[in-house]
Amino acid sequence: MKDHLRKKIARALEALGVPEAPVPSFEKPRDPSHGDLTTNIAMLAAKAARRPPRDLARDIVAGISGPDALVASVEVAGPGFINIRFTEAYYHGVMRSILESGDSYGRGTSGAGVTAQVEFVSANPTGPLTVGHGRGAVFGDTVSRLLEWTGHAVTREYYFNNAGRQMRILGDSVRLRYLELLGSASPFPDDYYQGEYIREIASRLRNERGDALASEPAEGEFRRRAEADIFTEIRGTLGRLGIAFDVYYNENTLYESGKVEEILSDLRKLDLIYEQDGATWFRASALGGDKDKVVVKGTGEPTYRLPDMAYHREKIRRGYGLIIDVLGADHVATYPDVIAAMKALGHDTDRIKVLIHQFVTVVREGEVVKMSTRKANYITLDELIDEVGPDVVRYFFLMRGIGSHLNFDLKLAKEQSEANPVFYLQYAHARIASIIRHAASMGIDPAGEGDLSVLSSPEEMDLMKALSGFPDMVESCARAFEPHRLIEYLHETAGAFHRFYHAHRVVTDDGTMTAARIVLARGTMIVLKNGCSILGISAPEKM
RNA sequence: GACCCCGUAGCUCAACUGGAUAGAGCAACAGCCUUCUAAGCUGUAGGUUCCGCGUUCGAUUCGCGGCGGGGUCACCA
Repeated sequence: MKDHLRKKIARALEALGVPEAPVPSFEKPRDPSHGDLTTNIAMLAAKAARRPPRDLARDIVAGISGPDALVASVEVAGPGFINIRFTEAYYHGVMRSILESGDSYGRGTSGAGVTAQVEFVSANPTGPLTVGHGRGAVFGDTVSRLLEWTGHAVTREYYFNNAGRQMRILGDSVRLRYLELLGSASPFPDDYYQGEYIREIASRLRNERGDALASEPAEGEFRRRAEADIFTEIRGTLGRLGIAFDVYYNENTLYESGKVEEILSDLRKLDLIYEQDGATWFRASALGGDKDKVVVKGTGEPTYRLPDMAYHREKIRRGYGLIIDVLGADHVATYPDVIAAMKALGHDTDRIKVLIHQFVTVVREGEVVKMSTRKANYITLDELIDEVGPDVVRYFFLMRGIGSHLNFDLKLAKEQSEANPVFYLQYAHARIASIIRHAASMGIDPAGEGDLSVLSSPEEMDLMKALSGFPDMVESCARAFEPHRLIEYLHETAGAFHRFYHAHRVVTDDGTMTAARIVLARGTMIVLKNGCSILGISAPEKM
């Protein structure tokens, strides 16, 4: 449709002798009374044409051949907008195509042939996932789904490190708890992992092995068991949210394959590495960074920065057309060096998108709960799912733009779960399912095609217009990596259905009208279901 | 102090990336079930978009300067 209009307007502009005019773009007017689609092309081209926008707009409209089967009217409005109205027949045609496409209505091809890698969560196995991880997890997964819907081949990847100081402390934390269980208590350091889960792991070891591990070092069985148990739990939590990864990438791989050494020496060749005070530094200041950063400590151990660089280089080398990093705001300082290093090494960094989400503030009983893996007073993602269910968790995390801090009031989420927006959406779907069941019980074939020309009331038109916008919405949400806009759209669409439902009965004595409205109901169901599928929430048949 | 994110209705947040009269959900108030699901619908009320200057036909959106909140500035990840 937009292409159709674009060509018409381009022709009109050419005829008017405005060759340098920009390509017309169309958008849905905020105010529905302004038509179905609008363009500001006359205002943009006014300067080049050296004419008042309204005059130019009037001539463009005159230059477009009269109303056709799809376009009902084209008129000039306001400071020079050109408003376009579609015919009812156009929307009836959209309804038929929705039913024809079914589960794939809304899928696009803009990403066809493009491979995309989305890295998210990437929490080290030192404890259960927190609510903060949850936001990144749900967001990363939904961005992946959006990319799949627009035709990309997506790899979901989880990057982790099971070596180093934190893991040693983890192992030793388990060891101390284990010894406690054996009755030989020793002081438990403040900077050790305080969580109850450490005791649970220790307890399992004790049950299985008795006191056989009493003189075992922290680095051995304790550390291995802690990692295995915690990772199992992490995967389980993600699984409850419908999240699964294609690749778990272990940082160790980068050492074993020599990639860390390689990037160090390649950067050294570019004079971006130097030694000072016993450490090895990255000359970030030469690449626009604020100051240089240590990449290998005096102990000989690299900081996270170096393997991060090696990892990103690996991603680039794997040939992805799109590389997405989903990070929490606490990691905001880490990526500029990585990007700078990639650029310095001659890699194309335009393909890398770093998406940073702000923190989740958890409020329980009016009190802010801090999130720290090491302390005991955090809320795990698992507990959150227990309390409000996976659909609410996903929906709430996706509801807001990632640039905003997210307030998650547990009490509110639980108490008001019946008035939750997620139920508003699911309720519309269940309601339609119920209507279809009712129609079937009346002997009406719900799959029947009808004469749709009877659909013309304001509520029916509003609903059809909403449904027709779904594919564009999916496309723009994917392009901008903004799932929250899809939520807004689905909420509006569900509202359009609820209003239609209250204004009109679907199943009546009028066979033609019944058939047509069932088509409308089924089309709505398809959009809601496909939308829920992108969000990763269920679309229940009954509630 | 430097850098990043944010500041919009009483609260939590949108606003299609610069468009026309700034919108939803909670919370408040008033209505609507003999009928396909009332987890719904209709209406009322609620605003100096933190402040100032600038850019232009046009600014919640872009730029500069303030103010306020959060985050990050380790040889921790």
